[in-house]
Amino acid sequence: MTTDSDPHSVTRPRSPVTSLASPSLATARDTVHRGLQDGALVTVFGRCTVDYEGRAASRLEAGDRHVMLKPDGAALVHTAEGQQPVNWQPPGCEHAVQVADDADALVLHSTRSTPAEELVVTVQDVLQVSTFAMSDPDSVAVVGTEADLRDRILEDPALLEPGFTPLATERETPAGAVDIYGEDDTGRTVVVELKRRRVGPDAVGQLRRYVDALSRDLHTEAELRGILVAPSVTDRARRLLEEHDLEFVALEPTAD
Amino acid sequence: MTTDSDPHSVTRPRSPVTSLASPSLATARDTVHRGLQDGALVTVFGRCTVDYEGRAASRLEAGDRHVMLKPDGAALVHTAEGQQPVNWQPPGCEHAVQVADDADALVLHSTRSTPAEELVVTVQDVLQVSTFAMSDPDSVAVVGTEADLRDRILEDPALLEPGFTPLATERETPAGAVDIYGEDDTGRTVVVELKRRRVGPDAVGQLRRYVDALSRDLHTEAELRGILVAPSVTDRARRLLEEHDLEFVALEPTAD
DNA sequence: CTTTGCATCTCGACT
DNA sequence: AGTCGAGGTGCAAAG
Repeated sequence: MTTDSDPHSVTRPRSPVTSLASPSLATARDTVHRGLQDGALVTVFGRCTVDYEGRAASRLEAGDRHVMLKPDGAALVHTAEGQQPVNWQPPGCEHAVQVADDADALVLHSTRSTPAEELVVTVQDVLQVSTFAMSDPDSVAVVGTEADLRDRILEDPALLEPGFTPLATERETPAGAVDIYGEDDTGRTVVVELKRRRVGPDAVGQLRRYVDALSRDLHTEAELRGILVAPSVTDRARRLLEEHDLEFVALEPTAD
Repeated sequence: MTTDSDPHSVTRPRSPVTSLASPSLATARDTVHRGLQDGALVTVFGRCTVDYEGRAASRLEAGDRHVMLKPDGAALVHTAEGQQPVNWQPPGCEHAVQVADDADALVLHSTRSTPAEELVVTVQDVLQVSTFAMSDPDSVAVVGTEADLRDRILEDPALLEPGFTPLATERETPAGAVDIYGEDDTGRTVVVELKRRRVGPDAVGQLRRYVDALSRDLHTEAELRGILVAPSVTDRARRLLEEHDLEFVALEPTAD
């Protein structure tokens, strides 16, 4: 079977990477199976058809694609174009690999329940199989988020308007949590809705629901101000704001 | 350089796939460069740091990742976990590859303008470089979409309610296009908003804007009905519907 | 488990 | 290029 004296070398390659060009179907199956067993990230490249059935259903006719099976159960099928995979399966799926009954293709199954979903990739020509043993539990730190915008206002409330006093964040209302809840310099209650980028009519509707819900809750009449904070606003949204007596303050999520 | 008699073999491999394990930095750079030039999909696997700056900004410390550069300009950086890439760049970017000035890393750049964005992957240990010449302009056909739900109702309007008559789809209003516009059996105008899956309060707001806009447009008073059609509805959305005298009809996008 | 709202959302269609 | 709405959205946090 092997000339290597260490039996573990059969199932555990020394290198974190194994790669085979145009392997036989049986070898491809064994390599993929071993990679999945070892918790490696597995890629298969070749001419294949893709069938999906679950929340929706789709079929992709034969073509060259790059298939990635992740150790957390995610599956991704990529073509040469687009940022998004053409087919996929979310994390938590069970991956399986076999040679087709008529021994003319490598079949990759990825299934889950709740909801029941199945992805089947049938690879007629296996051009490459690779397995990657990964060691990477790092995380990204993104800046410029809605939380950054909130913190900016909390640190310097005058950015919203002179005399503004924040009283609470994520204050609950029957319509959901308000981003910032506070008072203006005349003591009127202010509801602030934050958006990290240019806003459309949906954000106005959201702010409107908060203001309505809170004004019912507090039994106040026309004392409540609603302010939308975002870098900019579309024309339609600006008209909606005026219609409903809501205000807009232009502010970027970061000071730059 | 090569023992092959055909000079083209230097730049154009016979196989659609080339793959190198732990290549030198110069070889890695040349292989990636050639792949990008040839319109191939290029993957690089190894220990790397990732820096992104553009709409937001992020930094990823050293770890094992799988990098994919697509011929349409998209870039994807995947870790062992998650369906989504940990960093990426949309299609339309310019890819570039070089060896770092201090010759200890392979550097992949992916940049675009409008908005200005840059992704830099610095690979300290290149464990694999592959290039894939792909030939796949196929497309998927998904079923169970909002269009299916619309067609279902147009084919059998009684699914909405007995006596309903569709008059138009995508009818324009100042608040946007209404999915289905029609009349009930008493001649009252009906505005139908379709959602292919369970709906929340946002859909109610959308329907409400359509009804408001259309009632202003038509100068009618209280004759206009708004119906939300979806497989199901959240509690909060149902309460909102009642508050605003809107209706709900449960219907799946496909008959199954 | 479900629900809620953000996202460097992506993507397509339309203006 | 900007705007708008759909998505097998994905995703994390909260109930």
